[in-house]
Amino acid sequence: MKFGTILLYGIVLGLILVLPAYFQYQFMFMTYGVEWHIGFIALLFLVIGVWVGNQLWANRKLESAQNTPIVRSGNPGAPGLSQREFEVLCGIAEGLSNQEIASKMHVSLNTVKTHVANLYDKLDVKRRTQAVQVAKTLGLLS
Amino acid sequence: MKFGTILLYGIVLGLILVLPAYFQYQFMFMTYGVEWHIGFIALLFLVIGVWVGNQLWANRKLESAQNTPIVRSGNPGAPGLSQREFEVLCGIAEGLSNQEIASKMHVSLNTVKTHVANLYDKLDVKRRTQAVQVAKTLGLLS
DNA sequence: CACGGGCTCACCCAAAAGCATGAATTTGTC
DNA sequence: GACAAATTCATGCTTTTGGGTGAGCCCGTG
Repeated sequence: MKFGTILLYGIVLGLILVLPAYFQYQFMFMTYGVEWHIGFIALLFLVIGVWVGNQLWANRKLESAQNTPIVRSGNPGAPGLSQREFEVLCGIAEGLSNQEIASKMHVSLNTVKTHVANLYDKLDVKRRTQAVQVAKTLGLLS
Repeated sequence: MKFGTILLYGIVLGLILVLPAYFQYQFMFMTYGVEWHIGFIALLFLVIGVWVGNQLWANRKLESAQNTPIVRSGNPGAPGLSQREFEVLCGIAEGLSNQEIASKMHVSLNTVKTHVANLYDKLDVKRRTQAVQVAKTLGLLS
């Protein structure tokens, strides 16, 4: 997020905080009592919080969307996958189970599991679907 | 969103509104003065607002973020995926676990499992990686 | 030769995913 | 309002995945 945006938010929030504290003292505070005043402040800031939350989230979403292509162009083969690990990754991307990959590669299920585990470690993921997604953004898979 | 969730939110908000109004009068109010009290309430509800906003809009965010592909594809092969089924498909493609998808959509794990099962039936697949692969070849996902 | 990396396999355990089934609720349509 | 589709949730069960550990083999490098 840009610094100017943060500053803008800060100014808006500050104004909204200060203005009521300045004005309400003379009207609502004395007229309706402190309970209503506090309730008003609470409701006001609840709404502001919702708004701010949405603003923050929108920015985060934009950033993540922009990040994806950057990573792709920067890292061609960075994770350093070995031959077998890459073959296993391809099998995963095809939607095969570990057992099917094992049969295809003529190795045991345990071996595939080991490759898969090392693969996850290098790609820094925890699930096979995530591995596929990350591998595609890294340009490892088409 | 189910009724229980709304009720829960209401109770939490009500408690947070009432409790300070009850306790602070005896401590902070007298100790630090009304300005600090109001500031505290404002900050508290600002945070609550951010949280509530994220909870309320998370669903809509997911839909809007993932609606683009289905519009783009225009339902060619017509596997006839429902809205929710497509949303979980997007979650799967992102590499999320069923539990994470459930949290994101504000439904239970069991519900996600049901959607996933129906999804597999319609796409004629048996695993989530396969579902992603098939969905991409069908043009359902980019 | 010793060392490290890659490949292979095994075992155990926990978590996640998947399958089948039933059911309540909501929603859209006729 | 009736009906179908969609959505939600649950329960019990099996299979698949993932994590951790250990170990034997081969091969290239220092």
